[in-house]
Amino acid sequence: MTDEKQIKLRLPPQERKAQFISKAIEFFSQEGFDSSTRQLAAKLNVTQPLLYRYFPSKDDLINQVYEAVYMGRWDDNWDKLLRDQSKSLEERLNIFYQQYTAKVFEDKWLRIFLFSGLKGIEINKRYLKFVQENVIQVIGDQYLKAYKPQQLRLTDREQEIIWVTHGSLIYYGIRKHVYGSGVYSDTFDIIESSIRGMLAQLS
Amino acid sequence: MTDEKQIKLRLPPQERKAQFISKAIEFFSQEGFDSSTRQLAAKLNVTQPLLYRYFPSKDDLINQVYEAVYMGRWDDNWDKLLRDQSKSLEERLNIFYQQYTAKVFEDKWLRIFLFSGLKGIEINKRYLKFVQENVIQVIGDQYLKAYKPQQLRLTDREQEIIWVTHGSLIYYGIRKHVYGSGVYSDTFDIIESSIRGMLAQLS
DNA sequence: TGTGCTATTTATCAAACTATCAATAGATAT
DNA sequence: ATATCTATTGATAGTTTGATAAATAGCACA
Repeated sequence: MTDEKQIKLRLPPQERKAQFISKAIEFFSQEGFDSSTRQLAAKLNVTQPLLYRYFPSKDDLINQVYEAVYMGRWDDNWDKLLRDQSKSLEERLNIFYQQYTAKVFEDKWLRIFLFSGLKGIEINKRYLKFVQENVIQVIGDQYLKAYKPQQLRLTDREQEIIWVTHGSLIYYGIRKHVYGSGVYSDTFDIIESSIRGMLAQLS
Repeated sequence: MTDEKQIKLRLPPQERKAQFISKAIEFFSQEGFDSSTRQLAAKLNVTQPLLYRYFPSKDDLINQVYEAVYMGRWDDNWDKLLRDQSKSLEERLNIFYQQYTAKVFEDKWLRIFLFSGLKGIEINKRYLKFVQENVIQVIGDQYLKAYKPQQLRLTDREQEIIWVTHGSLIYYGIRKHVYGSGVYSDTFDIIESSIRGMLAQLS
């Protein structure tokens, strides 16, 4: 109940557009992308045609929502963290996944990720490729470096084990934040356990 | 290109209804439940009002699709299998998940599961509860019996580890069949590895 | 062969949707 | 205060949607 009545009726365009995208993320993540622009406008306390002042079409608005959601999930420090030889691999992975899940386990993100994945939209594939290259592959490299220095390339099976572990944490988030299942709530503990399980499977 | 022109223009009601539901599963799983009844009718080579001869409303049709999809996924032998003391727990779990994923990894099922999950629909929650009671809890009981006979109840953490392993396999299926990711394709191998990882985490 | 039953289609409605455009009103500068 | 600019609204066109009712046509049986 933030009962702040709209103090300004008029907003500068840049600010208004940002507000639209921000609320649209919230709205579409809850209602799905087939919901109407009228409902969205109502949620924004604004008339529906005003949306078309800022976005040429509903599709365009949706694409900007995608972009905004998919971007800004990646912390550039994570690459350094994953490669930081001063910590054990297990420690690095625990820290990384604790931070990564914290960013990704907002229901907004998970729901939009699922919606867009079901639509087979290009940005979703791009994101999966990004994860492959910047998470899975990096972890794989670090695993080889730490545990199998003589082995040149990660096997497909080893890579898949990393993916499955990654996926298990995502699915944990889906159960918790999308399905609203009662879930053992010590996320850090679950991460730690999953990482230990992964390393056990790999060796 | 199965070029069989419709031999019969008219079908007996029972047969027609079954055909509608079957195609509707396929259609909605691909296009989502917000797609139009007109498109569905087109796919059935039938006019759209005919659907309303068999289903009082679109919602009713969708519910029948849900029922048809969610039912028939469970093999009654699985309960016996999971409890079969003549095999090791690991062996039982490998056999169970090999069979379970075979049934559940049809893209129809996974997609409809995800669509309905995002809508927060009651049948989805019912299904999760069913899995909780007939899979997770049973595995937990068997784990205690086999590994910790002195322990009375499964801890929340132990239960969550089972859930996360279960979820990791579901997510593997999502990546493979929904996202169409290139995936290490020896599903049996991945199941085996995940089960081993789970048991390692539990002990 | 023709008669009756009903599966299917044609025609159509009302509501809701995306999108457009002219009219209005809040803010800024003089 | 007045004028100017433009963010916002009101009105509305054109499409698509779920749903209904009357007209049509396939099939079984006499």
